[in-house]
Amino acid sequence: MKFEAITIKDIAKALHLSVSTVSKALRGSHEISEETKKHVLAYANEHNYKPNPIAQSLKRGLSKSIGVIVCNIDNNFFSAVINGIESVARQKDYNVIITQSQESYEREIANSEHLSSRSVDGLIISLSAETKRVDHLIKLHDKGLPMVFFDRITDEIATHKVIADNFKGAYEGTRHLVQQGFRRIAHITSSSSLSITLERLEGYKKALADAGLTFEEKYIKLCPHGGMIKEETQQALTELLQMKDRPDAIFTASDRLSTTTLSLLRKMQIEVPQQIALVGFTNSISADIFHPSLTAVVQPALEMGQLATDLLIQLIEAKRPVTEFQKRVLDTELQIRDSSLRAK
Amino acid sequence: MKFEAITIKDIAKALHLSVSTVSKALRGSHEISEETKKHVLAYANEHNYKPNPIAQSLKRGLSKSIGVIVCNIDNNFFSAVINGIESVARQKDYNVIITQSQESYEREIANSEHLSSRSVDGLIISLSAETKRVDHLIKLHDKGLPMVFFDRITDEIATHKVIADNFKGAYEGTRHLVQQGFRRIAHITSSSSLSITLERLEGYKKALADAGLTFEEKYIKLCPHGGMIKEETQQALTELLQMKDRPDAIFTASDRLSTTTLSLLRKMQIEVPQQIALVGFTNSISADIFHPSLTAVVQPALEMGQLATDLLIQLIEAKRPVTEFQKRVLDTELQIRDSSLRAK
DNA sequence: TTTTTTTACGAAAACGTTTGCGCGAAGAAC
DNA sequence: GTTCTTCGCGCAAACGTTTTCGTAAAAAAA
Repeated sequence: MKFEAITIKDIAKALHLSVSTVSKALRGSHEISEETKKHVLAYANEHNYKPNPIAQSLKRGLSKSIGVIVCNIDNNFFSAVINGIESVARQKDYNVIITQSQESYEREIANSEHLSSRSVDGLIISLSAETKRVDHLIKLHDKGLPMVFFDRITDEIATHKVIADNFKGAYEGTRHLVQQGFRRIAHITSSSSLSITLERLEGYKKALADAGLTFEEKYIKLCPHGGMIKEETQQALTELLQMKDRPDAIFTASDRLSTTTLSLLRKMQIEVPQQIALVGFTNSISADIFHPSLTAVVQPALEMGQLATDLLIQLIEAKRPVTEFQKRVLDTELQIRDSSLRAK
Repeated sequence: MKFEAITIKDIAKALHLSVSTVSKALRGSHEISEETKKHVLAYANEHNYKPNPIAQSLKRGLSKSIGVIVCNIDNNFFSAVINGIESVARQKDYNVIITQSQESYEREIANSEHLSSRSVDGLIISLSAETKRVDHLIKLHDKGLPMVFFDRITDEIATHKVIADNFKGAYEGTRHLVQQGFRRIAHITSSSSLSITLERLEGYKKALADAGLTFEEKYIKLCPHGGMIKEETQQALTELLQMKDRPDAIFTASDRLSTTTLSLLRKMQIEVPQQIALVGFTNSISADIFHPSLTAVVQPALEMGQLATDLLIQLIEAKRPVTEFQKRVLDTELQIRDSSLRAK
């Protein structure tokens, strides 16, 4: 079951030329006469010649493919990012190999090693919720594998990074709740080891501070698996709801946490926003048809993917070692809907 | 910026052996003495030797990668399928290269050619909504490229296929609406060239017939781009709503169509299910938090992806040409929620 | 001791490219 | 008429493997 294609050799034989002549003719080398080039090109087109990318990769030492590690593709934020990655990669003739860590540290290590041994030319990564140490990535980076981080990034590796303005997004989301008159605002977020968790927490705190509200540790609930385990979110939510001074609003820090929280509240028959208001980070395309429609901090996911890919390809194709790295921070957008509106 | 790794040559040099000896030792050949094998293995492990997959591919003529063409990754059904594909592929040590047709015939052609020239060992495809002819795929299939179709399949290529039981799914969805007392049930569906469109339409018709309701052509609205173009859905919906004997229920045939329809109805301030009921094919993980929660025909997306991948790898690794092909039909599940319930 | 077999390894070709170099022929410069 | 360029092309090595075949030396059989 092999798929046979025409090779340079076949062309050479057919045209009574040498392999090298054909190769050069195809690449338009000045060493070859116009006439010969024309012949070769014509024959190649006619027989639909496509260079074997594997042979080219072997020769050039570049595979023209990039690896992607995200926690989960089945998620509006990440699928949109991948959409962006794919569009830029395709345009620049790179292949994209996608892998999922499922928020597992083990799988992230396995995937990164598998991808590098599969000789991808570079890596685009968003860290898993379980990841606390990045030695596995440092090792690869030190060996010269270009990488770009997005969303969940690390300070321990000097390279390009692309994130949304998590601080500002969280600040605006929280401030909006404050402005609506909510006072006991809880925050359900991911693993404390993630960069986004910290940044969003800071934005949340600052919004409280600016409004003269005191920050209360008890209103912060961590879900170490970022919502992948429903029970974790359930537990967090239950604890919040059983408090004496139970929160009157919740600010959730990720896509999965937001939808899960809303779903759980609905199951518990708790009215949103009447009994408790909700603002969430989410890129769900259906936030407007949720019950209630969900006020969302939306990240520019597509752009993040595109930008990350652009930066990675820059790194890959750089002639000389790159030493200046960018940390690009893209704006978020607050989409206000019913879930956060104070009942009149 | 190249990523350097240890090769067989390096091992050979270090151990004063020939390249061929090292290669055989690594593969455990009986031609090599136990002692030498031990040395080589030890050295290889110590220096973390990984065979260069590109060189192996070139040699073997197999790339250990499979290509995927779906219309859109940013869609709960397809991302779940890809989830399934990825899990099986990874387990069998295949790479997955994902491409999107965005429901465009042109892009489907471009992607299929790009993937085959990228020498994937096989293809997993769900046809785009625009696709009416599959010559581009026939060409590749005839050349010996193994492929498996899922969801949107074609009869014109003899190979394995994986689909959900679209007829039964549509039948049950429609019958449920009938049982709830709805009589004028419209059907918004995709391009008429898609297999799923026909199958679902048949299920819909049969359910009407079995209930003694007459099928009316005017209640069928096609969206040739499968919901990718919002205006198309808008148009279809508007036409339905302006009828004299306007439908009292809608059955939507795809993920995107379902969410878009619900969103539009909401925007038009039409109460679901009071003014019009809704049942949709969808794999949205959030169907339960929609307003109203959406009655859904759910496809076993993950299983479909896994099964398709299993079948494809069987084809790829088959010793002799395969002539018996399977068409696997997986069960759908009807999840009844508020959007289809007759008000008391 | 001679012949045969076995063992353990190396040489080389192959996969399909790319590329530095060499070389003969034609033309230009002297 | 000799030397120097330039042109157009082919040779061969290289990328990292795998695999066929050949072959020394050691072991076994005669």
